[in-house]
Amino acid sequence: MSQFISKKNFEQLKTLAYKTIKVKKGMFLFQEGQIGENFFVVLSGKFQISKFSGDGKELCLRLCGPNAVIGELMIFSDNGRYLFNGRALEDSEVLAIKNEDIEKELLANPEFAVEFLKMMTDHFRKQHTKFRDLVLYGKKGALYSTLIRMANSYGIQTKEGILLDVPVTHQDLANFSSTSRESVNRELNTLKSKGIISFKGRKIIIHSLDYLKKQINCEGCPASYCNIE
Amino acid sequence: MSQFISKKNFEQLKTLAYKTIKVKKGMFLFQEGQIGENFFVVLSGKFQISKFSGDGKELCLRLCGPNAVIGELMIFSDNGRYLFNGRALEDSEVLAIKNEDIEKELLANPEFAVEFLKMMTDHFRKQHTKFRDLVLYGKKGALYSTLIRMANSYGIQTKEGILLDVPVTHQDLANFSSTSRESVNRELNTLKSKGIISFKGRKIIIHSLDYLKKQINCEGCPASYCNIE
DNA sequence: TTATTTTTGTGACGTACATCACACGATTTT
DNA sequence: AAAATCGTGTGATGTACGTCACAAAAATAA
Repeated sequence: MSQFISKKNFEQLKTLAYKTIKVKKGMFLFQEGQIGENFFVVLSGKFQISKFSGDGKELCLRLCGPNAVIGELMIFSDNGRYLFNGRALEDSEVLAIKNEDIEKELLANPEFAVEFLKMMTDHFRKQHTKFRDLVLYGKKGALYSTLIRMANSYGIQTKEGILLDVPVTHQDLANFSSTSRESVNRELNTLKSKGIISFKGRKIIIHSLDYLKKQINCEGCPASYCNIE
Repeated sequence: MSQFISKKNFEQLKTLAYKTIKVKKGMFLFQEGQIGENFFVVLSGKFQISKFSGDGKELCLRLCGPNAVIGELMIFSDNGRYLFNGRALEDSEVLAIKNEDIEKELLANPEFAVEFLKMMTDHFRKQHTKFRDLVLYGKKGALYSTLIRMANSYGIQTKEGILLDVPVTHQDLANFSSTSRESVNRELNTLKSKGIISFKGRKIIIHSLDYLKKQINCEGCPASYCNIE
């Protein structure tokens, strides 16, 4: 759930749903370019929001767990096509809400409308920071940014550093950074040799989040934007 | 003015302004990172919306003439910092509206709130397509995308093709494509040798917009998103 | 006009990064 | 336990593209 929607209005949002959908692991709930008139609230499971590039590579943008609102950026659009792919990483369940129903609710409930607008602004800003990292700071910036986001979303503080407590492969990191597995591998190993990170089994421990942040001018950006959700 | 805001509500929006500001050519109306509690409606002149990258290069995102709403993406944010730079390309004049005033109006006028939400969604989507072109289709994609956008915004149909009726240098195009002047030059000349474009004085004539669109999978995207405004 | 500045054109070169190839260890399946 | 699959590590090589250098052309100023 977005920090910007109050509990009351979030419950209200959920009452607008007209059905629940079960999505099996690996299946797409929606795909970019597809016409659709729903958006969704995740009830259980996990979704990956991504785009495909011209040559078939997948650029991952968000990981969404329970209470995330997904597929919402096509609301109010002329042609109503999804901008992204939403794929279940685990067996999942979502609430489906019709776009037209949300519009009715927004007209009827201005307080809700303002909160909804805040939530969308929030999503936009998240996406914007991702965009900035990718375009303005290159592949390395994108990888650092991904590590920082994962730390904010899944990091647990240990005495050695911040442990990224998610099973994530180099290929996954590459998908989030629009780069190649090999490049991720090399970059991680240079970071390791600099003492910025280290490995615990397959997981990553970050010793100096500050170093990563400094490289991409990520000063003072609140953890609420700078996450992977 | 956004296509999504009705004339009536746009006039209403303008009545919320508490002052007009004159901005001299070359001056910044707002800068990224700056704290501010206003957004603006352009009355006259022209503004360029941009971001600076780590190494000081400028990435241009929008060109905004009269009736454009600018600096609004920071509304409702925690810390209220501008995400972009807004610089006057000519002597210009804008209306300034306080963020808190727009929030009041949104609560009071749900119809307006929905229209405002649509306008912001529209901006998100524009920005999103720009982002897609840059990240997913590389420098070349960004340049093609810029040409297509300029054609949609400033192109006039002639018997030879679509004339981009704006004075624009290779450096300008480079700034919109996050690439270098030299690369733009080389790419334009290969496009010319392929017969896709030609030059008329300093201006560009596009003979095959379709070719450019095909390269970046820009199928069916309505001209209302795909512009530079 | 001539002089100066701006814009464009192009070769030479370096760097970042993708791709290919393949080895090795770890994990899962049979 | 053996086999198969998956994830990681690393060199070799190619390519896109940025940077530098400088020249020519065009536009603007003097």
